[in-house]
Amino acid sequence: MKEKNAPTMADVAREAGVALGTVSRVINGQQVGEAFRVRVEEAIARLGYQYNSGGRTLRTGKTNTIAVIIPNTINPYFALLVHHINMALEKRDCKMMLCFTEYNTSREAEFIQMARQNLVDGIIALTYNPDLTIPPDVPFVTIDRFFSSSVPCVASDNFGGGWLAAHKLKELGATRVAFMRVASTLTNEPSKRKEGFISACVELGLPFETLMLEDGHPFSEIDDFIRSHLEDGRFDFDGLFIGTDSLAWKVIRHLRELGVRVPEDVQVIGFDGIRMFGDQEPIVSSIVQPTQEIAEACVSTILSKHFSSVPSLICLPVHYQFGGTTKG
Amino acid sequence: MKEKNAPTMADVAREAGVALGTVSRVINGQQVGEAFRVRVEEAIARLGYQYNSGGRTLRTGKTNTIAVIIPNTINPYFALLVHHINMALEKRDCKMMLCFTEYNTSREAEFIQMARQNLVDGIIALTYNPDLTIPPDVPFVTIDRFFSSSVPCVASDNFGGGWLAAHKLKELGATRVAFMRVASTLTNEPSKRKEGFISACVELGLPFETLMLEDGHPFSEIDDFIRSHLEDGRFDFDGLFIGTDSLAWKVIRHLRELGVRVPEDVQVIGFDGIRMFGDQEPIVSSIVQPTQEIAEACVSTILSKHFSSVPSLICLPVHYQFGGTTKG
DNA sequence: TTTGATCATGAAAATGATATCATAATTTCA
DNA sequence: TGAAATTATGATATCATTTTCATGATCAAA
Repeated sequence: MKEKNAPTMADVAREAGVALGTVSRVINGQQVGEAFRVRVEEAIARLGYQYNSGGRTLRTGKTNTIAVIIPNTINPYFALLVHHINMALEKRDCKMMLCFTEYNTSREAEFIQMARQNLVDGIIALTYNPDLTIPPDVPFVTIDRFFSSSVPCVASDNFGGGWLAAHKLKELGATRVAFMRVASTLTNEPSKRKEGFISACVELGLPFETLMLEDGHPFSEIDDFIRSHLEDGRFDFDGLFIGTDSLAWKVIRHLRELGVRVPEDVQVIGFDGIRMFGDQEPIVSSIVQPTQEIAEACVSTILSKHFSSVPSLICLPVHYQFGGTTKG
Repeated sequence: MKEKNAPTMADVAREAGVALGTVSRVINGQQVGEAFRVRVEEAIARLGYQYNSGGRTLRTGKTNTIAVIIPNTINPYFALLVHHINMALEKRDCKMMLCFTEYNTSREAEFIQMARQNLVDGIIALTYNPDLTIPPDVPFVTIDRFFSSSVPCVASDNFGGGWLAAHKLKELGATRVAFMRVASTLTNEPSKRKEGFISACVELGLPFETLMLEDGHPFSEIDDFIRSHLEDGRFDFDGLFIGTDSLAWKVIRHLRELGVRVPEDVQVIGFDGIRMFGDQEPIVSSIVQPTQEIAEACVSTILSKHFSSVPSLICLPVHYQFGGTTKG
């Protein structure tokens, strides 16, 4: 809502004694005679004119707004991602319309619909709906999930991250390892963390096992898992690679409650690189995602002038970060 | 961006054989003859018509969008607040334009300007700029900071929270206590946490001290503070109330590094009620803010039909939550 | 039946900005 | 100096919707 009688371009034109089109050209930085430009700029200043976004959107069909569709910002990784995306957008004078899906697949589809309805200039989405259809008529960039070569996808090097985790565990003295994540029917880029890990284990000759937790009630399974490996008083795995820091955090608490010491009995590496309050120490030893670079890549892609000729998969490097749950 | 030739109301009108105005009335739920209504609705369904937000905004000056101005979502308390605000807005078919100030006072002012420019229907802001001027022509709700009786403010019962912290520490056996926060020249609602705490200490006859940390380099002060109270091997405070969970978390790590045990040597209560990943265990024993209620109050106030006759201060109750840094 | 009142409808105006197109002004070159 | 080419300007149409206003219709009461 603005003041009742905010000045319009017509007012400016009248005040400056020029035509409407001239005012438009001044505002949009097009070629205008110097004398006219000054007259118009003075009139704008005198009247305190500000453009009306409604009129502009109606005429141009553009809003300078990008919709960001993401599960939530409660998960610190998402919070950081959204933060960097917003900063990258702001740098380019773009607004952000934020949509929280809460992992609800029908909400994902509804938000895409809603975003188009509101004429956003593009959509950046991190989704899980297996049946999601990507609208062909609006620039669309996905995070961590590849749809087709016509929908650019930005992700970190998940395979390389899994590979790195295995190597790191081996290097730190682990002799038997396991991979753990919450089971999912959806195959996306993060699924490659497991592949990279296993591939490196095979290569290194490191004995490994995988455990998929059920989505609903994961911790009875963790109990079973741990108990089944607590033979004559010791835990028979000494290295654990877990799909996300969030799950790693839960599992570590669980392990400790059950008397397994971390990192003495078992070293744990997570994925994401979450820090407390963003700037404190890491909560887990982890494979760190290059969050800022991911955000930057999403934004520069979605705003690219030549969206049709943009790379279809952007893969960004990860690195290892010590966080107290390994020996180094 | 939408399809090149999305159907317009004119197309619907032609398809249904009625006038443009009739279509508008059907869409806006105004009184229309039953036969006409059906005809129009069928035409809408047939053509797959969706309204154009640009045209609507131009005509009405409304966007169904609320700007939310907040430091960031890296701090889990802000993340939760934003989350609940978004959900409350969504329930009312409103979009959210999120602005991160990063505690930068000039950004705060710029965002307000930008939000008005974009014709938002209202602004919800959590700010620190001491010289911020509130625009009189757009609904404005503040969080945690009272400007004037014409600008509604939503906050939790900060005084009561401080009071509760003192009582709780006393109840749990503390005999000498201290209050700690980062010093600030700005007086806002959270400043009352200290007042409530001190007032209760006086009332209870509980010896107390206050420590204001400098903003830039707080931890040398914590060192000094702790060392100055480490006399012949023991810490001479056994209760600590800290302005925010975020600071409490840092201080506790610091205390432990310096050999002070929490909660055995000193019990610590924070403020906010932050939980790991939103749904895990609390990170600190704390005075919990009713975040969802705060969000709900902000949203229902900002969207109130009678914004001018809305309460100017909404104060919501807090409660104590055990989080492992106290004895109960 | 006629009058008055109410109500639904259609036509047209209004909203504010931009793009197009024709024209006026200026410059350039012969 | 004249003609052609280039450039800047002004008037107008367009975008999709809501709102206003006048008309025509319906209905009730007289």
